[in-house]
Amino acid sequence: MTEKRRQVHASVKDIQLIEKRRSEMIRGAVQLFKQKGFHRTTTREIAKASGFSIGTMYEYIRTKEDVLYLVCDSIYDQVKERLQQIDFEQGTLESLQLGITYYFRVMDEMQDEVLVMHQEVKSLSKDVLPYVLKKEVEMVSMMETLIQRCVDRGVLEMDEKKVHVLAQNIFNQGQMWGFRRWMIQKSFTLDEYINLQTDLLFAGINGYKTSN
Amino acid sequence: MTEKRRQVHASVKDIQLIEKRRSEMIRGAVQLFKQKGFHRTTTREIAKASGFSIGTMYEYIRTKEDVLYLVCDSIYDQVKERLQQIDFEQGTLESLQLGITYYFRVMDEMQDEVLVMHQEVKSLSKDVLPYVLKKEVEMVSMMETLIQRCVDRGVLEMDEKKVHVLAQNIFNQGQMWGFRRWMIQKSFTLDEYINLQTDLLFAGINGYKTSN
Amino acid sequence: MTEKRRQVHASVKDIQLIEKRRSEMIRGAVQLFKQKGFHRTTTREIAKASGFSIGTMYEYIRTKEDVLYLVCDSIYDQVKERLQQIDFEQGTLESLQLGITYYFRVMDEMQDEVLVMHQEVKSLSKDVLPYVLKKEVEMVSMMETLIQRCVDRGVLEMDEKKVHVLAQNIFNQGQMWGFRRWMIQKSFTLDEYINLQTDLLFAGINGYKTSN
Amino acid sequence: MTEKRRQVHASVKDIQLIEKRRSEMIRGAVQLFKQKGFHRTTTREIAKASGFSIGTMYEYIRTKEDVLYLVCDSIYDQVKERLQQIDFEQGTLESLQLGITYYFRVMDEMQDEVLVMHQEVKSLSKDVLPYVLKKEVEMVSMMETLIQRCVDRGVLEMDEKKVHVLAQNIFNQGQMWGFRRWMIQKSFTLDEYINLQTDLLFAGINGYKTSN
DNA sequence: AATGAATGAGTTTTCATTCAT
DNA sequence: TATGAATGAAAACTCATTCAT
Repeated sequence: MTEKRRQVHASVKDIQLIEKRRSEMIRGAVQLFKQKGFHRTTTREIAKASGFSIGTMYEYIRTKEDVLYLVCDSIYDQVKERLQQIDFEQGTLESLQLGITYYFRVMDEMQDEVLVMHQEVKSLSKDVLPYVLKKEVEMVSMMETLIQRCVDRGVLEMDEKKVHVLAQNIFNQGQMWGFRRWMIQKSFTLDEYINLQTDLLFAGINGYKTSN
Repeated sequence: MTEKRRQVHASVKDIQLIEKRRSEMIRGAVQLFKQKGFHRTTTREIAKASGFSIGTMYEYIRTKEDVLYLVCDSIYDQVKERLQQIDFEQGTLESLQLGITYYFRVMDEMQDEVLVMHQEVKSLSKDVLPYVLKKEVEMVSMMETLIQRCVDRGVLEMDEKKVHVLAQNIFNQGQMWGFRRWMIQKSFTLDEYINLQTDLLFAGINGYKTSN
Repeated sequence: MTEKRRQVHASVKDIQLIEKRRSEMIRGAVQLFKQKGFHRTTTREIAKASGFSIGTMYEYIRTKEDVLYLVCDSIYDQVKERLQQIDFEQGTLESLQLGITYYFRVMDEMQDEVLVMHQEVKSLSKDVLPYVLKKEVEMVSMMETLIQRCVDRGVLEMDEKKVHVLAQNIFNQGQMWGFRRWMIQKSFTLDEYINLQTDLLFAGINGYKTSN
Repeated sequence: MTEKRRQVHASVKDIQLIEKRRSEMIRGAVQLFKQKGFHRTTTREIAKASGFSIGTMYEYIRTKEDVLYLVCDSIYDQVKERLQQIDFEQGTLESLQLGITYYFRVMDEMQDEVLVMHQEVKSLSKDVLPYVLKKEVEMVSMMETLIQRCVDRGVLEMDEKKVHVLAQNIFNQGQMWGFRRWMIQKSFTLDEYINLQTDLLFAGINGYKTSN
């Protein structure tokens, strides 16, 4: 799977160093964006939080927006990487349930990052946005595959459109767990939320009932 | 229902005039926020789009954030007003379905406003935010009532927690129709989306099947 | 004679005020450019020297380069205005000599401004430069007219090319009086310089001898 | 003739290497200054254009201004070197004319360099400037000698002041051929320009007529 | 001698807000 | 009430120079 990603220009040549500095930068930036959002965070603050001078920071990026791009890109990558632990091809209801449960857990652990991304993607300029949105599509696709395999194996019966909506819904519900935490996490524990959602889901699929 | 809402200070005394000017301001601001977001929009631009001078604008607000608050507040009010058309108390599956359908349609018609709000609420400062989030809770509550009445009348059988999740899910799915339009609206027409979602929902509830 | 000149954008509407503030700005800027050149002068220094805040200054221009343009433009205008005192059409040797003498005197009085301009025009960006160079052409043309009329009246005999070179030479020598002052003004007083140059010129033209 | 020239500090000891690196630097810098001027050219760009790293460059100079000094100095040296081909002592009108012609040709061939120098000397700081201006004086002196010899031999008759002005004029006209190329070179070929200028000159001197 | 990553003072420009008219 | 000129703090970004390797 070749990743086509926007290259962010660096003046520094040492690729390993770039990798290192950028991950320091991303860590620093996420903390700040979480607290104050992208626009209210200054480049100097990012540099400081990253542990280097403003001049050094600009050796590794061209514009402030590059930081946002790197942050978003990195979060998607982490999420995707974790999701790739799932066996998408098995096609059993158990694997589907496991997959969904796992996804919700990832969303819970990365809720800060997901919150930042959810809130700030729209701040990316028109020409970088597609690169990031593509990743969102990919993640929904992973969900779709997970469901579609069950359909392929005859374990579930539904048309493509339904598979698509379902995948989107799961994806959204996972994001909302972090995004609307102030509302949702007041009412439910993670396990409750997972159970309720999978229950509804499986019931919605074909009357199948897991627990209660 | 007494509305507790943050008072936005105005130097001008004439209440009617305040109302008039502010609605002009909100109209102008929404257009701009839609295009460029809150942070990239300047107060001068808002004043210009509203049809008066920057000096005049500051007679009706105290800070730029006030504009954002007014915008968010106004959008919620509009949405709520439209949702209040629904008969929440009837407690039949038909009224539930009608209510959901109606909600999705409102979300479709107001998708620009909803997008703005969804993206910019987090830009509100910590002390205004609660006022706005409270409205979100209220809207979810309306959804909950709609479902709960069915439970009360024995038409549906489920515990409170499930009612709560369900209400949240519907609320989210409606917002996502506008927020992820670039993804969702490529795959579905509004009617398809509504049908699929209500199908899943009613199936999820108790095996009930509307169409297909 | 309609002047086609590049419009420099101002946020302020009051045209009289623009005129006033800009002339304050030009005065301040010329002093500074004279001492340190355009690049070594900061916008804050210009604002301060002009008697207003940096914010105010930017209400009357868009970029630092605009200041340079305004300065150059204004200098050319002043020079041109002064040169227009000359009667270019008379076509006598006396009027020619008077014209040249007058030109040298103007160059002497405005030597600071001319120095600035001579040194900084090249700092103008490619798209403004033509507007300014056009003015240089116009000034050489004025010189040409002055000579050409003498040819027309039969007082002088030479072809167009020679008229052209001659006009350029005079124009240059005038500028050099200010530009190479450290060299020239050590050796000559203004009157000496004028006499020597007109002598050479008139001798060069047709053996005519004014003084000595 | 002992050259008093400002020493530019180098950390490196090997004199031959210094010479080599500096001439690479000058070549690179002239190209860049020609295009963008001294101030808009960065030290990194100069280093790159010179074929070595920024660190290495700073082994051979102390400040960015040193580069400008080296460039100006080198250009003057080249021009002077070429002018030294002329036989200044012969004292005939033919040799005078040849000298002038030759000078104009040198100015034509080196017009880029001369342009750079003409535009950027003023960027030199007050303490380096004299070293460079001295060279300008020397070059004018060479012109003066060329003419003076003719006076000494009785071929021309004029006082010292006139010799001085004449030498300055020739010097300027040569520089202007390159500096105002956009204006002059539109109207004349080099040969035309040389002919016209020498014509005027010799006529100006004593009614002598070379060609036409 | 050569390299290039690190630095941070300094630069231009923006924009929310005020206040005299 | 309405206006818009004035303000200056704050922001993004640059680049000459240094110094450890």
